[in-house]
This record gives sequence, structure tokens and C-alpha cells, in this order.
Amino acid sequence: MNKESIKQIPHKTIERLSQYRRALLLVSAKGKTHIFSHEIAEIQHITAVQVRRDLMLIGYSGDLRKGYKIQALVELIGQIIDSPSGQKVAVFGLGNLGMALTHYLSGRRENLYIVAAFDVDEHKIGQSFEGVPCYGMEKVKEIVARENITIGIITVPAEEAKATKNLAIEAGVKGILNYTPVPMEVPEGVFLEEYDMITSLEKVAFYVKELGSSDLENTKRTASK
Amino acid sequence: MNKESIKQIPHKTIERLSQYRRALLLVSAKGKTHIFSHEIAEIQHITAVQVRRDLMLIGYSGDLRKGYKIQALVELIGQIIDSPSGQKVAVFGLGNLGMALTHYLSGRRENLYIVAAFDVDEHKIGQSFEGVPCYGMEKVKEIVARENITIGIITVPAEEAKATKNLAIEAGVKGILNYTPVPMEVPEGVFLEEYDMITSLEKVAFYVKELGSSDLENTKRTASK
DNA sequence: AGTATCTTGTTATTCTTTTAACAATGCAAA
DNA sequence: TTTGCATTGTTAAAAGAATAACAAGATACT
Repeated sequence: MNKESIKQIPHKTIERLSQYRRALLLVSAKGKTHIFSHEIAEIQHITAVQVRRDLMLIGYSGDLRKGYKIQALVELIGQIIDSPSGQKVAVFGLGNLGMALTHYLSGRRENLYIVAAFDVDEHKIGQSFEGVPCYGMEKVKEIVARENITIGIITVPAEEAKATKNLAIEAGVKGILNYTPVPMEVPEGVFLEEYDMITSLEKVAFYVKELGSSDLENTKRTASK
Repeated sequence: MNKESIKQIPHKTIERLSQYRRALLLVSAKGKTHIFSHEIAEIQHITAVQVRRDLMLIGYSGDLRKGYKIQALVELIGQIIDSPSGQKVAVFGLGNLGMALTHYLSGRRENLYIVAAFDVDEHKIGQSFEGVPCYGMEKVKEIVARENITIGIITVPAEEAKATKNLAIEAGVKGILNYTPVPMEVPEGVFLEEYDMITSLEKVAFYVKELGSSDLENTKRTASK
């Protein structure tokens, strides 16, 4: 896996690699050492050929008779998607969603550390939540620089979204995960990923309506992301 | 817009329509009555041609000189993606994330009503959160049927994910929004949308790493969904 | 009237992603 | 040995989505 080939791994494959790894760790914990593509596929509810194709893209070869060696595959995925020394993450906005994410993600993945949260609420500033210290917004530059935070999760109210994103990027954040409903733009060299819960909910509502109004429809849709 | 043509609206267009509508409502509130495709594009950080293409797909025609009539467009989008009498939503699992979603989505969209939450925690059962009553899991069938709940948001712990999804579908839910990291499968006639926060975070981490390791990269990536 | 400019609507093209097809391999059993 | 079977790895095709290209219309200006 040289740099060139990694570059051309499709986004969707990167996403699935993250998911394969977690699935593999689960089955590995049950004592299994090898796994077939169709077994992975079954767990993920996708097709075996897609699994094989993804693994082909990262250059992993399985055993024709035993399938894939779980441990080796987990390690290879780690080599591809993890940073050697990990990355640090900050949550911007400790409202309900920010708090939930902090709780949910804290300690979930080794190699990704939530090390700070920022909010405007005087009651939260100075406290720690899930072991994550909360600072005021005026501390962003200082903390991001000091801790070398590379990823920012934005969960502030819509009105503050743009300014917060700019602040984070100015402070040195290189990746933004935007959970506000406000579409963003980032400069060169910064990666942006957006997810809008309202859109997702409305999408589900739309297809529920559509499915209900026609029985001929191809019904099962496992859209993800 | 007959049924046939709606059917073939791409998923991504449906998602964008939801976003266009909210953007339009915002600018409409500022007194604007007409808008050009490139203005919508600018707000959404996409291209004007994509906006026009989306609007073409839903059969909306703008004025060649004034652009699109905001109110009429909002109404048309509503006709396409909303159900005439709205739909009811239940949250399964009132942990941090479920609570955040309940808070975040409650009353956010007319036409989509969060009318119930389900949890196993005795302290939560019987209480209301954001005006949403919380019931025990044994009440799912009764409440879903009585309230005619069509959409279920799953935010239970991973171990309970599959069983909860099955319970919801048995009770009559037709759309599932899965926020657990457990990939799901649904029977014919049920729509499934999945979002995995860990995957998103790992994806951002991966591309931050990649961007950092090469300056030649096409840097700006506004992947959404 | 004629020309320039800006916009929409639509077709064509390119790019991305998924799915299908199938050769090659290794083992087991006849 | 040979046949059959289940698997991987890869190429080819199809489907889905974004981008480009451009004709046509409307207005303003000369």
C-alpha cells in the first residue's frame, strides 16, 4: 500500500473499512481467527463481492480455503485508516448533541481522543464531562494549538455554526465534522464531512410515504451515508 | 408530478430538496420573494447547475429573469416530500443520543411529530421529555398502533439494536433511522437509513491524515452523506 | 431593430460506485 | 487421478450521480 494507491481508495470503501474493522474485532473476540467474505457481508448486510472488492483495493489477500485472517486484516485496516500517533478531537458546542457525542465517542476508538470541549455556557466552562474538560470559546486557539487538535466536531446552534467553524480552522483544525444544519465551506487542506439529521429524517419520511403509496416499489433500501 | 416521475427522483436529490426548503424558508423570512439558482447554490455550497437539475427533476420552472419564486417552490417541495397529514415518529432509547435527538428534532419540522419515546430505565418511564412521553419497551406495540407511528429512530445500545428494530417493525413502523453502529436489515416495505458516527469520525481522521501527508491532493472535500 | 448579457432547462459527458461475470486456485471425495 | 465444489481476485458491465455544454428565452442597452 503505497501512497498512490491509498489515494484512490473510494470514499465509500474507507467508510466500510471502518465498519469491517469493528465487525472483525467483535467476531475475533469470540475466538474466530478466519472469516470468509460472505460472512463479513452477512454481518454488514452487503454483498460478498463488495467485501472482496474493498479488500482487493487495499491489497489484502485471503486464503482460498480458510478465508481472511482476521487479525492481519484488522492490522492492515489500522495501517491504512489510523494515524500512527492518533489524532485529537474537540467538540464545539456542549448542548444536548455535543454532550451525547462526547459521551458516545469518548474512549470508543483508541487512536482518536476527545480532549476538549468548548461552549459559551458559564456553568459548563471549567467543568469536565466524561473526562473531557470544557473551555470557553476564547480559549479555542490556545487549547487547539497546545493539544495539537486536528479534528473539530461542530454541534453549536445554527447561528453560531459558521463562526465556530472559522474559529476552529483558524486555530489549526484540519478536519470538520459538521452536525449543524448549516452547509459549510472549508479552505484547501481542510476536510469537511457533514451530516444533517433533519434531512435524514425527512428522507425516511419521504420513502415511507412512497412505499406506502405503491406496492410495486423496490422496497428495501439500506442507504447509509 | 405524477407518481412515476417522483419515483425516479434520485436519493441525493430528495436529500437536497429537504435542504433547499429550509434554506428557502430562511431567505423568505428576510423578505426575499425570488431567488436564482446560483444564489441557492451559494447558500448550499454546491453548483448552480445541480440546483437547476434538481428543480428540473421535480418539474419546477423558474422565471427566466427573476429566478425561482420562493413560496411556490417551498410549496412544491412540500407536496413532494411531505405526507399530507404528517407522520409520527418514535425514539427508541432515551440515552444521551436519544435525548439529544428528541430535543433537537422536537417541533423542528411541522409535519413530523415525535410523539413517543421508549426506554428500559424505570426513572424515565412515565416522565415526559421535551413534551415527549417515555414508555417502557413492553408498550411499544400498543403505542405505535394507537398513535399510528410510522418512523422509528433507533438509539439504543448496540446489544439491543437488532431486537429493538424487530420490535419496532413488528409493531408497524415503516421507516427506521438507525443511529447504532450495528448494520441492520429490514423486510420488504420498510425503509432503512443508517448513520454511524464512529465511521464518520474515522473517515474524517483518515482524510486529515492523507491531506497532511501530501500537498498535491485535491484538498477540499465536502462529502455529505 | 439589433446586440449583448444573464438566466433557465435539458442533453451529453464524465466520474464514482455497485454489481455481475468468470478465470484461477486449492481441497475433498470419488 | 479426476471430478466437483466453494472460495478468492479481477475484469467487465451497469447503475447512479455530478459536471459540462449549450440552446433558447427575456430583458436592457445601443
